Amino acid sequence: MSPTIYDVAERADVGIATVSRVLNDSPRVRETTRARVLAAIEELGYRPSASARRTSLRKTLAIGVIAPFFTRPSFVERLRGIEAAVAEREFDLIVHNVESPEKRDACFRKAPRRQRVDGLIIMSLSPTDEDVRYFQELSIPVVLVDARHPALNRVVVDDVTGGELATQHLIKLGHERIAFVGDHLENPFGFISSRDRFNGYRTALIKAGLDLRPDYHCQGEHSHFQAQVFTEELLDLPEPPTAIFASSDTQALGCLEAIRKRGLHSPEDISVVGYDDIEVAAYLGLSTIHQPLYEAGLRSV
Amino acid sequence: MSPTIYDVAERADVGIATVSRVLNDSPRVRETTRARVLAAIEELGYRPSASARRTSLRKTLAIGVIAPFFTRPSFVERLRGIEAAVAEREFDLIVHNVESPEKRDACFRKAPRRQRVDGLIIMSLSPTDEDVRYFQELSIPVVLVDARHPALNRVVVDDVTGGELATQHLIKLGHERIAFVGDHLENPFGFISSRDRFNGYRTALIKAGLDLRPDYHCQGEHSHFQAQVFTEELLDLPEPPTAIFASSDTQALGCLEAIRKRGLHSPEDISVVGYDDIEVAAYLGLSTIHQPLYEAGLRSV
DNA sequence: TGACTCTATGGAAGTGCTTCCATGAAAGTA
DNA sequence: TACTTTCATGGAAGCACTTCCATAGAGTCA
Repeated sequence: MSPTIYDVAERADVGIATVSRVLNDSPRVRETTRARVLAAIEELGYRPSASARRTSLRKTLAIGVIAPFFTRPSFVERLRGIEAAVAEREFDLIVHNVESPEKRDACFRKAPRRQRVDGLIIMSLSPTDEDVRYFQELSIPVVLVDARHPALNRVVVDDVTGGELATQHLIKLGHERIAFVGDHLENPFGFISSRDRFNGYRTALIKAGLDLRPDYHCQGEHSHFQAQVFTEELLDLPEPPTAIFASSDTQALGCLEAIRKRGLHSPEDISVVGYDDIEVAAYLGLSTIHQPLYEAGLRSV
Repeated sequence: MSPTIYDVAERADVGIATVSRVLNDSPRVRETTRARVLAAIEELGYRPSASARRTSLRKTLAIGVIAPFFTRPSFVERLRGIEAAVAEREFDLIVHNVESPEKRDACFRKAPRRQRVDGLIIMSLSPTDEDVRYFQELSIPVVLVDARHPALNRVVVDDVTGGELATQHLIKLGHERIAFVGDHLENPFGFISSRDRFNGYRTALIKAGLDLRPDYHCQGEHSHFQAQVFTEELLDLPEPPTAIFASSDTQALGCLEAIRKRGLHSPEDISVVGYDDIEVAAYLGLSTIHQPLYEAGLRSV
């Protein structure tokens, strides 16, 4: 049996309250006493029980993340940022994987349950109104990343503006025939970033007085390969685009590959703009996420 | 304040012990009573406190994973497998990211600490003897995945044999000049899979009576790009190899790219064999990991 | 030097569960 | 009908902390 706070107290010849104070860096302990307690802890190899601490504090000291485990760099980047922020605050990070819409629902129910977490971060999945009601009922703070719901805090790069900027960039370069390669606008998980970027793309075209050509608009599975196929189709058009805005880096790479396969070169023959998932994610995860976490911590106090 | 087990007991007009039994599916409860308790739980919106449960049981009901968060597909695949297995047992999965050797050490100390987890899974990082002593001192079960230590359980695909098989395959195809593109054999994290695959490669060559040419052996950073550079160097050799065994899929892709850049084709001009991270990982994560988890659970009881 | 404040410290009461042990009633046996 | 068994159930004692409250001794000020 591992030693408890009582063992330490006895050994250091102090009360348990004092040991607890030492453990929590309370200033209300004389230096000599603190040293004695610390020595006792060391000698006994004592480790405080996290569970007991949590019961007593009535906090879980953990935050949960629900996310689809994709290999996408953006996923890993965000997770990395979250992990860093969480670790810093000596919280634990509990992750849940969601791979199917069914599992999604189960997860939304189970993860916040049993007061297991003080806060929840949901990545790339948009909860329904019902889900949100449920969260509120449990009064658990929820933050959305790369997803949206009117009633919840969220951390998203402004994808609409991002899409608009990317497209404007191409327009400034003199392009008039700009295609868009992105994900399905609607999908069972409720991803929205690609849709937003498309909206930004559309806005930019309209503002510039350019046509929004349906044949330049490709939406499909988020993959290297699919983007490649789309690009080939675009190049086969009687009037192929002179530039492509790809909704993610993964897709941009696919476009580039297709272009190269044709013996063409970018950007001489055709320009490609990607959406820098990785940069964006680093920003997202490391700096912006910071605040919601902090906030979640505060709210849970 | 959320309702406690006492509130439920009172409402259902039973003792707290009975409520606890209902919560834990004990058979020692009359059906009618169980129904009453369940109703009370429902009406009160009661959620048992996980922390209290854990303190009482003196288990944490959580398992930790220490891993380097790389974008590598293998990482995500393994994590996915672990998550699935953990979720199934209603344990929590606490992840820790390790990105530098320093953080590695800190993590090895902190993660198992404070009885926060019942078991630890370490991915792709080989602990030192000292680390292992520490784990044993804490009497925390540790399982290694894609890493190794004589005193610890581990789950690894046999990389030596895998490397040997891949190389034999190339030999059977008639190749005699086979190069190896892999990671640094030694690295600060203690990754070993590439080294093992190299050993398999070497064994296969020796068994076949082929030369182990130092100029055919490339080791460097694990990246698409580095592999591409290596391949170009290999192709520039006065006597270039006719086949390449790449230690991972990522690297194999780099090789293929370099080959294509030269206007060559695979497998006509030069064969490339990768190491199917993803397949391997799926196997690893989903089926093999299963057992150690179960075991870890058992041992922690 | 006495009254008063301040500080380090201990005791004890929570925190919300699990579970051992005791109990009374129903059921089974002779 | 008397006497075990069995079984559902409640009470209370943990589990390992935190923290409020009380206290004794040491300072402080007049």
